[in-house]
Amino acid sequence: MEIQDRRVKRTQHLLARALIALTLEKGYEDVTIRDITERADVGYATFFRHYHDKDELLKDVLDVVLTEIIDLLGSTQPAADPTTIGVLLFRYVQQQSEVVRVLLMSHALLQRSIEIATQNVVSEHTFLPDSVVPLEIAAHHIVASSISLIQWWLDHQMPYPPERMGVIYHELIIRPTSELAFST
Amino acid sequence: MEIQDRRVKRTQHLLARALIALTLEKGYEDVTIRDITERADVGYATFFRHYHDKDELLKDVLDVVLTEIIDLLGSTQPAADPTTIGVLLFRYVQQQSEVVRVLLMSHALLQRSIEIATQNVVSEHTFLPDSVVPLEIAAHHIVASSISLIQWWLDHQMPYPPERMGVIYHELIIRPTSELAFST
Amino acid sequence: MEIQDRRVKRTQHLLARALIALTLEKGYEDVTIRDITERADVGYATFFRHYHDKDELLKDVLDVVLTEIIDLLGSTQPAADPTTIGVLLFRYVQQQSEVVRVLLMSHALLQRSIEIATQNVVSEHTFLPDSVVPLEIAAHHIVASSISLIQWWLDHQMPYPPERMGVIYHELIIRPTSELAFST
Amino acid sequence: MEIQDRRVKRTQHLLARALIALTLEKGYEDVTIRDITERADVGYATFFRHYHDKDELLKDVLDVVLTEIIDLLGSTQPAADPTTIGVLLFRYVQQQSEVVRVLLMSHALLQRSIEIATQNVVSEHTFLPDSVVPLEIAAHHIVASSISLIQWWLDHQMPYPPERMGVIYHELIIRPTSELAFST
DNA sequence: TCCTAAGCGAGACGGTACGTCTTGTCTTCCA
DNA sequence: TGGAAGACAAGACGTACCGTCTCGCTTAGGA
Repeated sequence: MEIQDRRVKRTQHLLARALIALTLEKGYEDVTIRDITERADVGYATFFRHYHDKDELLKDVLDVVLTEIIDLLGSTQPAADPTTIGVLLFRYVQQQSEVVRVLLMSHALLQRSIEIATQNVVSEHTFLPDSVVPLEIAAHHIVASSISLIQWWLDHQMPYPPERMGVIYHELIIRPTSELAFST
Repeated sequence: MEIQDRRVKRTQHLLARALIALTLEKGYEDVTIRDITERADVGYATFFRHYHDKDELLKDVLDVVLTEIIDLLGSTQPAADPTTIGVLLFRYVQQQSEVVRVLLMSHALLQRSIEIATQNVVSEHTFLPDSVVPLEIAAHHIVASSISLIQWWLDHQMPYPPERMGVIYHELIIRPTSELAFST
Repeated sequence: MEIQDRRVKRTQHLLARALIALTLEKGYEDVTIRDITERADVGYATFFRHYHDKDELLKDVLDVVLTEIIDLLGSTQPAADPTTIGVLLFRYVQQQSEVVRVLLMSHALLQRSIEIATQNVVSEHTFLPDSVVPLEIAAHHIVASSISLIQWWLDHQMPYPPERMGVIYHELIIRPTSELAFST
Repeated sequence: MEIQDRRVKRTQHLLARALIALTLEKGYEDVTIRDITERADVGYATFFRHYHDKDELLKDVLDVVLTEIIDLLGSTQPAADPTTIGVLLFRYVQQQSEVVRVLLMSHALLQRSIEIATQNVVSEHTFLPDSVVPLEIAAHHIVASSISLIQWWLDHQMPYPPERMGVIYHELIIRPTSELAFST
């Protein structure tokens, strides 16, 4: 059961790299399974031994980066400089920019991720009872706006360094929302 | 050239209604042209006499609502209650909720719309030179966040009235961004 | 409903010719549907609009010749020269030698045909009650032996004219069997 | 070098039994190599260590029975009761009915066998120079008709005993052909 | 009232991708 | 060291959809 693991891992990694490269070139929808297997230099049928369809490979590709981003977005270290977390987020995006770009191109998966991340934010904050902004909306706003900001940054070739983006992220999204909806 | 206009209009309207209904049922990607023509009770080939592909029909369907929304979003009447514009926006969304839902399901078109709307916002505001938040980012944030807010509202069956959403819209998005990035 | 009939007929005929030619070249089993459609200069998917699989096309191809042969084999004109029917049979085979060759290559279909032809022979003859050879066996023998004789003739490039084969057919198969098993 | 011989023999025997059983169940063409190895409880790749393909296994399975039948068919003991040889043939078929059934299902191999057996018959008989039936045809007729008779017998669950079939075989095939084409 | 051009229904067709299946090769492990 | 396990390349199969096309019917508007 672990005998062939190395070969399997290698094949799956080839497929993953191929999907990422091709998605950045032509967009996810236009990528054919034959495209992927040819780029990965793998037999066509082999694809289906590993994944039922293109979406499953995509899920596999994005799962790691997705959880890491959600963790980052959701983590509220009460400590120190409030922009730190934003800087870390944008540094991470910069390192994984290719995979993140793919994620932003995948409408369905991205929606699912927003929902999950929103729930995380909800569960990590305390409600400010008399706010005009309901907690759920505030949480959704934080998540969706963060993603939009990342989207803009990547679409414009990351014109500002992560440090600057961290400040913008905090001033534009986190602080206003916190003041409106979260208790201390 | 204008002889058969009524028949043409009728056919195009049938196709548009079919696309909207089917997109809400199964999602845009899963809607087949054969689906559309069968639902519209129209010959399969007739579709191609009017539109080159599904995307062109979608564009046709969304063009009106799209410009109206962009107008609303971009218009800054200096007058009166600052939440008015938000209220109008959410009233409009409520009236056109089906078509707006379709728009939100169409990733590619939505991205294009965000870009256009962002440019509108940019051209309608004056830059605050020493802001931490660049004008372009502020504009993009306003547009994208507004759309996210509408998305949340529709996904949750419009739990608050447009009046309340107008206030939230202003407090969560417009006011903070204006204070940070726009002059006066 | 008859508008497109000519196109359909034409396509089916192209497919039929292609199947016959390719079967004679490589044998039925080795003929690919892609082979057929390429030879017929027809789209791959078009094949399946006409036939569910290769066997159905084969059936279509052989049905005409099959019934005609069965008719010939089964027909007992009490008249004249008893070798006439054999001569007619071999003349027919000579004219349709390509299609007959294909038929002889198609094991399954051929078996079915033998059964049907045997039933025909049974129903057209009167039983000789006290024969050592049961009627069914006699009928089966006539049909199967005739096919074997045709097979030999075609496999050896028809070395004798149909007239000679008609005599052989009668002397070797029909007369002995009739004497043994059929009344009058 | 002979220690493993038993294992090899055993594996080949398992494969042979599996092929026979599966061919009788679904027909030779529909039997998959995976079918065979699963039925034989043997590794998939193991098959190819013993045989290059399905046909080679078939040949192996049928070789013994084939030569024995050909010997029987070809042998003309001038002795005694002329129906004896037919009786022996049908007794043999009865004993080996499973394998014979498989043989009859294998079009290509069967054709080859008919050719070989025909040559045997030719070489064992003396030509009657002025016959209407050429020697080659007579020989082919004997072989092919015998096989057809066996086919009928097996297809109909051997409704008559070998003794009766032996007589039929002689009266229907051997005697008429001999009288027409063979000298004394 | 008739005629003429358009829109249209029907559906054959070429092409392309999908997901499944089978064959035969090859590699890695284990007894 | 030989056999089991199984990954893999290659490629056929049958299905689904797309966009093009041709044919003949319908229908509305102008003559």
